[in-house]
Amino acid sequence: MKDASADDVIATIRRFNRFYTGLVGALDDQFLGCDVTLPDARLLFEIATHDPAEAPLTASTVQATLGMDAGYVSRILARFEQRGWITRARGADARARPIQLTEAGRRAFEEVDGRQRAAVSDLVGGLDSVQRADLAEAMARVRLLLRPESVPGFAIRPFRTGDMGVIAARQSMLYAQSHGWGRGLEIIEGETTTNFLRNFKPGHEQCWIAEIDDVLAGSVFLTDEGDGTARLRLLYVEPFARRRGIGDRLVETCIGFARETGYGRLTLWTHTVLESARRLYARHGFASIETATHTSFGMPVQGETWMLPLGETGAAPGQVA
Amino acid sequence: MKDASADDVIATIRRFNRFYTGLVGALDDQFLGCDVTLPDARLLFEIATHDPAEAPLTASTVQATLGMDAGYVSRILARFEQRGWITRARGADARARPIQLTEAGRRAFEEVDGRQRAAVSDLVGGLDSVQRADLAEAMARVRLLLRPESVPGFAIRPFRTGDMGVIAARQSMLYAQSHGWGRGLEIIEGETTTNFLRNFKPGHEQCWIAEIDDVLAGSVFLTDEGDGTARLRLLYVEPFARRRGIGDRLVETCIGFARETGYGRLTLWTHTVLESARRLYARHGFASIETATHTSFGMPVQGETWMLPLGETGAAPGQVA
DNA sequence: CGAGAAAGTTGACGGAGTCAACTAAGCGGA
DNA sequence: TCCGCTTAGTTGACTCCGTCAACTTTCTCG
Repeated sequence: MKDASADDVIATIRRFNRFYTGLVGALDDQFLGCDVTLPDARLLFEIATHDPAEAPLTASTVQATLGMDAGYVSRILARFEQRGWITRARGADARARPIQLTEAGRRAFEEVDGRQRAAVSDLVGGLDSVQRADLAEAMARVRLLLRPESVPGFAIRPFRTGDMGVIAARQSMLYAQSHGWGRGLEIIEGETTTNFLRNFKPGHEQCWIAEIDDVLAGSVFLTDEGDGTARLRLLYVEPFARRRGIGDRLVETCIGFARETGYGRLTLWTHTVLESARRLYARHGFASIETATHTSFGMPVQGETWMLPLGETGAAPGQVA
Repeated sequence: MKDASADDVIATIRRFNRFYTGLVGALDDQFLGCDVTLPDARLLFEIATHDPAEAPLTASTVQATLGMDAGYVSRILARFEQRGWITRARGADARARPIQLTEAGRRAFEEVDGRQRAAVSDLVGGLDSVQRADLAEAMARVRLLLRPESVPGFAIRPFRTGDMGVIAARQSMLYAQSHGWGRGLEIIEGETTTNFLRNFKPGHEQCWIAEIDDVLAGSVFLTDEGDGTARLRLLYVEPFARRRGIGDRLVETCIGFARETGYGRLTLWTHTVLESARRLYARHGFASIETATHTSFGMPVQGETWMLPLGETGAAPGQVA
């Protein structure tokens, strides 16, 4: 949460590396005194979880995905074949020998897989459901921050308990860091989210959360302003989640909901400095109708009111973009 | 964030294990083609970071802390000695041979250490300061949830940007899970934290955060009620952080601040079902003065008002316990 | 003093992992 | 069609990681 110096972060990561290496080592000790070694298990896992609908699995693809030595893989596969866990046919390409898991192979995999699951299950045995979810979230977050491409896709869902506070916190922190906006913004965030909860009109209002692997990646609110007007509020996407089209999907979700619900227009308040947000709104048919400078965030900033007419007479999305 | 089923969590952990094993493997590849192997580096790290003020380092302690084989360690140490990185004297116990790092050994360590730091630094090169802090926080959280004892101690600090929302979110989620309290509580949390921010009187009010290794572990608020009365609010400690005395320290901090600031009494509102919190308040001299049932949390619950007189005439803390 | 335990060393061994040489099969152009 | 190049996979040789058990030396405690 704090603005950690680069050295602190490096030390923390290295401490975590030592910790996790030890942990995985302890988890892997279960392979001792068993006829499956750790690389065996990794290979077996790769073979067993391969989607048969895809291209048949060859030694070279396994070798490449696991980053193992070709010769090493060859030897392990020979052993698997000898044990009757796999068969290797000749394919269209007579060099390649597509791997197929036998029934015995599947049983061996399930034995190993069950033991691994049990070991991990022991590890989290003392945790309640919130803590388990926290753990999964923290792990996904580590992956997202270190290798965003290793966690593709995202999901949109309605809000639930705890989302309001987290959204207020994240937006306050992100805007404080990127634009220096201060306590004024944090108060507005708190008020807006709390008021949303207090006045929530199911079916007429909603808050959607974008998630990547259960990590909160962005959000947007739609509230009823009266007179057939809906307001889009607090749109944001986490920095680690950008360039995935999450902002577009959130805005589309809002517009779709407003249209279905029968609102006549959709309005929103944004700021001139938020260039990418403004482009996003323009892309979806919004137009700026008013501009005014305020100092609610501790410094003068230029606010803008945007509008999107809905219904028959309104501009279709994309017309403006 | 969501109430993940046990199987989901196990699958996520195993995915993370695979991910992190690969990542550490990539980080360790830097040792290839260099005269220091990975276990060498671990040992060297252990020797170099050993506090000379403590008992002198012996092979057996290194072996025990790293969980390595005694024979293996012996061989590596022999190699280190041969390279002139360490010297081994005879200690009081003639069986033990205390290890001392030479100047050459320190240079070798710094070379290796610098390379490791550089590798990790590359890894986080693309992250801004908020993301780095998020990463460190997520890693610390994983450690805390899997091996709480591996992260000892805690710290108390005043609040900063983003804390309000996170506190409101965590308390809402935890009480929803443990007692089934619903949206009413979440609204109260949001209002209380936002009002605190809006009306914050520096020097007369404060919010303290307990942290374990930069992970939020609990919090407490003190607000001015007028007429010389201060109110202690929203005390909580994360489940993973319990049994460390964090609750006591937070309450002590509040009482100390209220006393110094010159408040005449400290009041608070709690609930009969929160047994451990009530014991905590009693331990610090608070007494229940009023009880009333309400339904703000979506079900009837019994609220209690507690009071601690401060100043000359007040009961000293501990008197009631 | 003697039994037993602890610190450390050494030999032997098996698994992990790499490297290079090799075979067999496909591919693509003259 | 042939020749050179590439790719899939195999094999032998090797190094390093890590364990086990036997062993020496020294300490501790009754």
